[in-house]
Amino acid sequence: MESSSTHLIVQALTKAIVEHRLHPGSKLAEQKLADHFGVSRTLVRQALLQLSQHQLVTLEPARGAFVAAPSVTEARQVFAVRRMLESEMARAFVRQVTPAGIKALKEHVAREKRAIEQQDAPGRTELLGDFHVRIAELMGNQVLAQLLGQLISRCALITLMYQTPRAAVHSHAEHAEIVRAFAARDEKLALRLMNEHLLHVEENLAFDRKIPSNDISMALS
Amino acid sequence: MESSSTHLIVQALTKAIVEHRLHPGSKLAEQKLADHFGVSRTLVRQALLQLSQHQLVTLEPARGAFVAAPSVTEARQVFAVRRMLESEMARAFVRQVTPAGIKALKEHVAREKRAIEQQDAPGRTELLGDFHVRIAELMGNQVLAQLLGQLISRCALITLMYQTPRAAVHSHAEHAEIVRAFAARDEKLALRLMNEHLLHVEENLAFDRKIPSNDISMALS
DNA sequence: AAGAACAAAAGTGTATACACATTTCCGGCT
DNA sequence: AGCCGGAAATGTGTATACACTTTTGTTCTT
Repeated sequence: MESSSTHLIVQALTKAIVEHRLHPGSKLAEQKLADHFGVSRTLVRQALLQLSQHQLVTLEPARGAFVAAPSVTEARQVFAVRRMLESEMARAFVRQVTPAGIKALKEHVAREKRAIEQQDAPGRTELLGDFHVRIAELMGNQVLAQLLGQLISRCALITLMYQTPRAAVHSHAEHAEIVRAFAARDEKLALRLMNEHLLHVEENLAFDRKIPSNDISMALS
Repeated sequence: MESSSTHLIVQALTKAIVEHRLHPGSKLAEQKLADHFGVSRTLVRQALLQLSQHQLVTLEPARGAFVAAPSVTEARQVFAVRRMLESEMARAFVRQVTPAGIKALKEHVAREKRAIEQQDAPGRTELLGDFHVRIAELMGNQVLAQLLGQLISRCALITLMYQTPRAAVHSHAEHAEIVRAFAARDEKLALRLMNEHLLHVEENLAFDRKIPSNDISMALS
């Protein structure tokens, strides 16, 4: 697995951004990052370029890199795409589901439960997102899994920023319900539940909040 | 519009790859590309990095960049994703279609017809792919449009390599039919036609052919 | 003649250097 | 006091340099 220096930086920054240790709008100065990771600007630039393609970072010519701050309309568009993709995915999954697949998802949901009970916010958000990627993986479609992963980490910038513990519990409950529909091999139900689930997540977003700026070295510890 | 040097190189290489002037597996040596474009390896590397993220190029550590040669299973996975996404897109499009949208699509289909009649293979393939992106754009969903664009150029590596003129005519006819379903605001029909269309495209692929290797300077003229 | 071993060539990976753009800061002006 | 202008500082954009890896080509051995 690609564990080049650049990739390590991408992962570290992705994690920091998705977990909101780096806030949207924060400047990502190349030299500071280079110093922090102990490499040259060259590698940092490569990492920032990749992150900009993942829409987690925006590059302004001659001004530098900033943590992306997706607009409300963009967020809604991402969710619209997810609904299109994932409702069909749920339908397809039911058609080819195996007992082992159900078992894997049940275990995943159990992990979600633990993370919520332990008030582990970062772990919670990661698991809630991974639930959807997990389904794609279980279908054996790498392309789908990778695509969903990107869409979800893109949502994370918005979603997880404002997701309350209450909303997390709600999401978790819906995941469990979806798995039950899978187990029952109920195509129409699974499809409907997935669609409604994504609508609920979108609805629960509080799009109007202040975001304090933040320091790089703090955030990356 | 981002017209940096790097982006120009990305576009030039993308075009060359999608139009099959550069064949899958061909080596893309950094210095040769740098000389060709009259820039340093730095910019070429950035471009290759981006192309690798678009899955048009594969980077092998310490060995260099090669035009991607997607496997058959990967191709099928891409098509599976497209079917999930685009059948739902077709449904959603019907719900919000405007006369202007229909008109735009009709014009697009007309352009396809001209390209096919004039035996303009590169233009033909580009237009046939853009039909799908066009729909996403007309829906006003940038995110969807961009995502589809990438999926389609990824297919292009496979599809267009082996798409016969006959298959192109077939695709074109199906596009026209889909537009008629849109105009009639027939959700179920549009959805079914889009699904079948994508299945047909996938079926028409000849996955078993020899690919001659190729030279960079030739391909980029 | 085929194959192994080694040397030369070519190519990638990372760091550094330098030109140029942007931001910041300070002094002079109104 | 506030604002405009310009120099210093900071930071990005691209090129170049160099270490190290892979490939190639040659020679020597069996």
